[in-house]
Amino acid sequence: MEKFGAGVYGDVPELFQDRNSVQSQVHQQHVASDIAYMAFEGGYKPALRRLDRGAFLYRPSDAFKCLYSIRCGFLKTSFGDVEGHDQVTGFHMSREILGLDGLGHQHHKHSAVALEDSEVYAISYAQLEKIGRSVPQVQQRMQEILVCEIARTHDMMLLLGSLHAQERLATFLINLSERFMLRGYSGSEFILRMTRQEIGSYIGLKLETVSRIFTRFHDKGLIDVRQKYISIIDLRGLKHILKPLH
Amino acid sequence: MEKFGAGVYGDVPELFQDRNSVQSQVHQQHVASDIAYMAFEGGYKPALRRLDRGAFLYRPSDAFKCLYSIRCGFLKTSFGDVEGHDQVTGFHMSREILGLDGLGHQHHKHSAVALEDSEVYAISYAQLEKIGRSVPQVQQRMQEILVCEIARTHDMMLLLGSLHAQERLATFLINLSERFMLRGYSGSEFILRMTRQEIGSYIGLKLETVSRIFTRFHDKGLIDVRQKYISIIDLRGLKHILKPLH
DNA sequence: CGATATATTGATTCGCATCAAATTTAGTGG
DNA sequence: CCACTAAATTTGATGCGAATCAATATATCG
Repeated sequence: MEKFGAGVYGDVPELFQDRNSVQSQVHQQHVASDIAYMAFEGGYKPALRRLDRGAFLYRPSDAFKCLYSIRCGFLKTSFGDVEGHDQVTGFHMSREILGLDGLGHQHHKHSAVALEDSEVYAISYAQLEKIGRSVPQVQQRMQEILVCEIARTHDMMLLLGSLHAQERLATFLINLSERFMLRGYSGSEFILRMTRQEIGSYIGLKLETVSRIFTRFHDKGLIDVRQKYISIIDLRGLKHILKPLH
Repeated sequence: MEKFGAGVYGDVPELFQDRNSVQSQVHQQHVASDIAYMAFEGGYKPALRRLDRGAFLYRPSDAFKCLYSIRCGFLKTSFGDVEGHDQVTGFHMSREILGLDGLGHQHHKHSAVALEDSEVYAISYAQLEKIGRSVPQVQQRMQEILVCEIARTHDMMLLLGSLHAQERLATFLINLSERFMLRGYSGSEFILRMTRQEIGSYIGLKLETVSRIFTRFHDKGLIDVRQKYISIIDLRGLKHILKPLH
């Protein structure tokens, strides 16, 4: 059980090469997450877990034991575990942290499902707490992650409470785009891993509405959309939808 | 500068007599907040700040320096500082913590206004961090507070994303009722400190709709409502609105 | 290749927003 | 304390945006 062995864990550090550049990025979703790396440096080896598309990372009935740092892939979290009839609480990609819903509870409150084949590091929360006691940066990082999640949900409250359908979907697309870009993927062309229904659930609309607005954006020349494939043609135009008056 | 002097700070401990009973209460809003007491025990004296009705505790332009534990009174937090044209993010009462929106930033992101004459303990965040390094319970408490806020906002996402106007208002009333009860006030009779407009902003409705639904609840015999005064007559009936089918 | 999810598109309904006016309450200065 | 003014609430009439219902088309998977 060597501390810095190769194999499954050998590539942990590589994952976090750009962690400093991310530091400054405040808005939306805990991109943080060198927490897995920190735990690693603290002498704890996060376990790698592979998930096939459709596989659950956890469900509400599961005991809360770990936080998860996404290595690659794409997941959704939602209230309830019935496929389709649930309220989506977030979509998550690499370097984001999952499992926060279990903090302070015995069991998870949400479920997390892989929307494409994914890999996550499972970090024992008990271990993380222990490391946190001696490494203040871990504590601090942990807090940053929580604060980012609060900021994200506050933004969602704003979106759900006061934006129109068009504005919601525009916000959603722009947010996705930015997050892909931050990860070195194209911000203007990407594949939607989730269904219209899941998008709708997340931003408080029905799937038909989501579909209609996609075609409306298409007709306005803002995006190109063919099922899961999205290409953002006029980002400025999309952003303009968010501020109707000037 | 005696550690446990009387006067403004003399009554800090009294405030937290029931802190253990609160421990177990998980849902909604960080009722936590013996954090002020903990800071006090850690040798730091939170400053008491009095606010007249209508006074701002902080605005987005203010530098983030402190967290605030409400001693008494009633506050609202919102995005933007223009009175009336803002999105309300929460209503807060005694023993809840304000100012979390400033964490990780130089300035506050929200504003906090007193909706009745209020008193809060201002806890220097720098001090709190310092104490936290030596007193693990403070760190832990801090984390609990953040986790509660996440839970609250997730619940709000659910409410804003999928509930009808009636369900939203019923949820709102029940939540208020429970929080008043927890504080030893009547859970069935209370005064609304906020306007219809502010309620609407919080739960994603217009003031007219809030007003209409109040009278609808009244007509159904669920509540008695006369402007700011609310009396919950049929709690079971109110709760029944939340689960239409069984 | 057939069977099952997922998307698109159309027709219609309904809930809430909007616009507008009347009523009540709170706040202010004489 | 009262008259006056501004703010908040209630209530009604109307319109719009998104939900719902329904049918077809397209993709995905065994």
